[in-house]
Amino acid sequence: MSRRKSAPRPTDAELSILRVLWRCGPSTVREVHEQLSRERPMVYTTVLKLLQIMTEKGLVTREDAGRAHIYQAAQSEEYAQRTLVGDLLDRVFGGSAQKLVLQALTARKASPEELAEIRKLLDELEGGES
Amino acid sequence: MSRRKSAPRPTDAELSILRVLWRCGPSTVREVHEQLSRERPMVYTTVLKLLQIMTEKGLVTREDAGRAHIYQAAQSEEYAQRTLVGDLLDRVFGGSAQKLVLQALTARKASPEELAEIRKLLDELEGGES
DNA sequence: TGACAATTACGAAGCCCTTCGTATACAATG
DNA sequence: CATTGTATACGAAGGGCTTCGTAATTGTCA
Repeated sequence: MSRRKSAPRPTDAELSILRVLWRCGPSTVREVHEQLSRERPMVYTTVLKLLQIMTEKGLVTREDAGRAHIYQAAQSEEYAQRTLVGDLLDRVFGGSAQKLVLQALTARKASPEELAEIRKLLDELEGGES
Repeated sequence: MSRRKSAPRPTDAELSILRVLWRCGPSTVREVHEQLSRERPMVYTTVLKLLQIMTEKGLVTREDAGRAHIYQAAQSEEYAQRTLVGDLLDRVFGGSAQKLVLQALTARKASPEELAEIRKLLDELEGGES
């Protein structure tokens, strides 16, 4: 049966691979390795092994393409971001989105343009509220 | 010399202990264990071991009080929250606070009161901008 | 003092993550 | 067919996290 629950939280190494896949789209192991080596030196077979494990976990999917395999992220970047931020919300902020936003904006100064964007988002959220 | 760098990112189990210390203030192992057992069953000596390791890591400090030890979180809840949210910001959102806030508010609906609070924070941030 | 209760200290097992070396498969080429 | 280059598959080592059992320590009380 082996029914698979929702994909588990990715580890740091897995996340660095997912970032490459989100940025570059479906890629071979070699392509991922080349991109990754620029920021995080890693032997080819290590990337391969990680991708194999991530396939088992359901974090990526793979497709045969002749001799090689082509991997792609199983979830969109936005969906994964929502999951991870929701995780942090529960584990660290007791579910309070307000506190999280407050600490996020305190930790990193956002540009006036970004603040304006956030304000626009607030308008939409309040407007959509019944 | 053993100069200690900044305390490392706490693991999940460590975080659950920190939450107790933040909520209850300085506590003995027994007190932490009692609080913790309500949400996450854990044997007494496991809590003790974790606290000993967390002491080495610099996540908590301890003080002798007669027979027992009294532990307390080394960092304030707010400081730890800022560190962790900054971490997520870098690892998952490419440093964009805007995207993080957007996904946070999408992942969890905030109440109108909370949205108003966030709006107030935005006002302060823009006002303080030179 | 001796026995009991509570506490800390310590060691080891089991699991996962990460890394890498080596083996294997397979197509292209001479 | 043999060789070479490029893939994937696999196993194992090393380290960290979590768990728990057991030993050692210390205070209390009869």
